Amino acid sequence: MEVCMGQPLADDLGFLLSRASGQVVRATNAALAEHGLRVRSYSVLVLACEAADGLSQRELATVLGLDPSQVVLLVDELAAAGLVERQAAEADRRTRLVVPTPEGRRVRDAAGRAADAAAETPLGLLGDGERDRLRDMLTRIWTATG
Amino acid sequence: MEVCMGQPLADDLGFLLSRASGQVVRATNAALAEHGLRVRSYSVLVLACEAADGLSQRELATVLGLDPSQVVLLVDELAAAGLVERQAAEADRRTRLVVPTPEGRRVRDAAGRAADAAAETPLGLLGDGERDRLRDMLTRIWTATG
DNA sequence: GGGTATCGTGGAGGTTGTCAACGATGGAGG
DNA sequence: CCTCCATCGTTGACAACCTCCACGATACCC
Repeated sequence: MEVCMGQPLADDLGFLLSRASGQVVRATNAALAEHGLRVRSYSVLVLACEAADGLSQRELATVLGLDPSQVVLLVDELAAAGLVERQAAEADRRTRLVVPTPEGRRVRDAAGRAADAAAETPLGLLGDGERDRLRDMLTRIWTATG
Repeated sequence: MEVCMGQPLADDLGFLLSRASGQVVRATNAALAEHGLRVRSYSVLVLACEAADGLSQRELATVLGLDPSQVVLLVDELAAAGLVERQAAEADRRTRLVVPTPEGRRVRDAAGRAADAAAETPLGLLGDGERDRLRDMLTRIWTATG
């Protein structure tokens, strides 16, 4: 009887990763709802805010790990809410830079505080040093594939 | 100018978690495809294999962090493929225990090897000690909410 | 200039997440 | 015994998400 000897599911990093991720995303989505955002659109808004000259949708897709066609819808949604604008890029007229409106920056700040507070529930048992190491590991997982 | 001062998105644990999770899930799904499974159904199969007397679908949903209605479809799929069976529980006739077939155990082993190998690509940069700490942290994130 | 590549966009099809019901069963209390 | 309430599995509906492909517009290379 040597069948079925694999590691238990509770030791599988892929499984633990997606279960924990779902947990945090759920909590964050609930907190962002009152600001009219979800994790996805919030991420786009944050990235637009932290880039000095705006970001092309291609760059957004790459950083977020999403298909470019999804970014279109997210930017559409944010633009309809008046939080970002699509600006023509001078250098390359194919690309459209996503830049936040003043209102977008305000919402980003308020939503950011709500999101951080909400994520504290699932992440509360982690110390500062642990968070740093977790950040480092997750970043390396991301870069391992390209 | 104190607007837009939140942490960069690359430091947000929730974001890093879901991006890394997506990466691993993508790689694992690709590897499981040749066995006719995806991450979800594979997880159910593994849990059914490691429980001595089978698991109720309720327990499956709790452990996986899924809605019970999703478990129904996953078990349907696995049962249609002949990998698990629904057994009546003697103690409580409401519950239906999910138990693997011999074929299910064989597939679970083969698929497990493929999944582990595939996950090695995104997780390759992590040492053994790091994996242990990552497991510990992800498990605590899960238990932090109940 | 002409061929090739990239950017944004749209659409199709399948998967997942969320929620509200329903029948069937179990359990507690009168 | 009977009634009220909780739980389990199941179904259905709907939104969100993922994946892939194709197109027009623009850029780059030669």
